[in-house]
Amino acid sequence: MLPALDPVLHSPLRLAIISLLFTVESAEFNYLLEKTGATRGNLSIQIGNLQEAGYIFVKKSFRNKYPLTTCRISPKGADAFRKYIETLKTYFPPGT
Amino acid sequence: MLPALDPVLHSPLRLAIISLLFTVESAEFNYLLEKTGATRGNLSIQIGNLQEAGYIFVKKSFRNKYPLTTCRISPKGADAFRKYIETLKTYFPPGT
DNA sequence: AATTATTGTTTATATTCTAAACTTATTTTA
DNA sequence: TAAAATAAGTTTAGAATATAAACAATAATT
Repeated sequence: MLPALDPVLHSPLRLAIISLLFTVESAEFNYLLEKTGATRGNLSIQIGNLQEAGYIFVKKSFRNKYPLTTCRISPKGADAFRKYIETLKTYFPPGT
Repeated sequence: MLPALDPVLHSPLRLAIISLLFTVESAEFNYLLEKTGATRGNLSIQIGNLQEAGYIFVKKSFRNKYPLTTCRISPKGADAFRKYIETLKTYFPPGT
């Protein structure tokens, strides 16, 4: 039987967020917004979901008097992402 | 910006079905059922969705007087799957 | 003849995603 | 300086998906 895919990561936006966070120290809300092309609402929700799953750390602060949301991947999130990739590869045809 | 993932394929069960069909000539309902571990209801629905998207061909016949649903990937479906894989790879970290 | 098995489909519910509206504070402009 | 526009999110409501449970039609078994 095919192995199941982590449902936390198998969502277009959450996967994009984790994928982006995996290769950087941290990223701001607007950076993720731009790179993913998501709406602010959906981004807000999915950041919350990833945080609740323990896959990312979220810091809320202020910069120039404006709210600033900064995200960082957690060890758990990084592990899950690596595992997700390995699992997904079993879905690909041989030689891919 | 990250490229968008084909929403037809970015579903656990539909992806599993296409992934299985990609490497075989054709597959029966029960084979897909076993390999995916899905429920019959969900499998029935997602086979219908893939057919409606033009990603697979579905033949309904009888064998030993029992209904037999046979699925086969279409050229369009195979193309979409190859493209999906390429797109997904851009989500993976470098060197993966 | 009644019960169980086979192969699905349909319906209903739960989950997830997306878009639109809203909030709070800050600039800018008239 | 009051009104309008911008910034950075959040909340809410609607649409799409997925899952599970119930149903249907025929066939085989007891």
